[in-house]
Amino acid sequence: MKLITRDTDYAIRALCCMAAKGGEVISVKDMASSLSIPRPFLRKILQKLHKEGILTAMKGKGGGFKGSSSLPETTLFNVVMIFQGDFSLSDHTSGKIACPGMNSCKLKIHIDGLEQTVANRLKNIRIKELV
Amino acid sequence: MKLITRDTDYAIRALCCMAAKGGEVISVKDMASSLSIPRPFLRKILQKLHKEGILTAMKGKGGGFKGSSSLPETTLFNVVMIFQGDFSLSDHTSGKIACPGMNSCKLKIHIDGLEQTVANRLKNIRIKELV
DNA sequence: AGATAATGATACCATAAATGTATCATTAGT
DNA sequence: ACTAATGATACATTTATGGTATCATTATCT
Repeated sequence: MKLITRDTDYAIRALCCMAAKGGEVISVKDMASSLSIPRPFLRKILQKLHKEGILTAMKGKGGGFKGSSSLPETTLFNVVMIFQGDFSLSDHTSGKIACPGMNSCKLKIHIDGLEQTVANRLKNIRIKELV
Repeated sequence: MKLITRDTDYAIRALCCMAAKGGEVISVKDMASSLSIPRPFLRKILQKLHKEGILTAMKGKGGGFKGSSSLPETTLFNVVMIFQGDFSLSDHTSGKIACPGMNSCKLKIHIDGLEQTVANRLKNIRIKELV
């Protein structure tokens, strides 16, 4: 059971690294070797973070990525959402295997509550607090 | 991202059903159709719960499963552990991709805390409270 | 005793998700 | 022009999930 997958974890590490370096531009190559993350995989991850506006990209020779202005305030919840999509701790109440008792289901109430708790915790952890 | 997988979910439903019926013996066949769970899959699940001592099994014609004495006090945490093994919300700090900063890692602290919270919540939900 | 209907144990299979690679195009600095 | 970086995207590999199938064993019923 994984709440945080590897790409999310790598993304967080990379973001912390970026945040620590301030506005300095870092290439995927350098970051991959310093963080021991497979280079092409990290590249894909950083590209995604760039698309989401958390990083700024500099193309061409001497280029790389740097943190955008929104980086410090970015939360773990944001990152999890980017890489893992909408998060539901269980599909107990959704889709084809939905619980028949739906409305009266006590399990659902507990799961929903737990989901809220987890989400709130993740929303309260910002990159700037991790560096 | 799933904290509770389908087999765990099915197991909880089945256990609630068992608990509701008191000590009555129910066959996989009946339970599968009443809960709309694929019969062989449910069977595997109930066998596992039996091995763990949560259910009692009656072989032979007219047989089936019934809740053991420990059933009512069984927690969601117990069930999750049985079907999903040791739960770690992230492998940030373990194995080959372990965070280099290990001891000083602030992310680890947050994740560990969250893990504790989730575990405690699950430990406080008993089958008897769900029926 | 024999037919039947249940579980015990276990191996197998199919699909999806996670993890990672590869490649071609584009851009910028030298 | 050459080189070194990202952009975009398709592909490949591995692992976890979800589910099936089968043969052996046991208990009941006639």
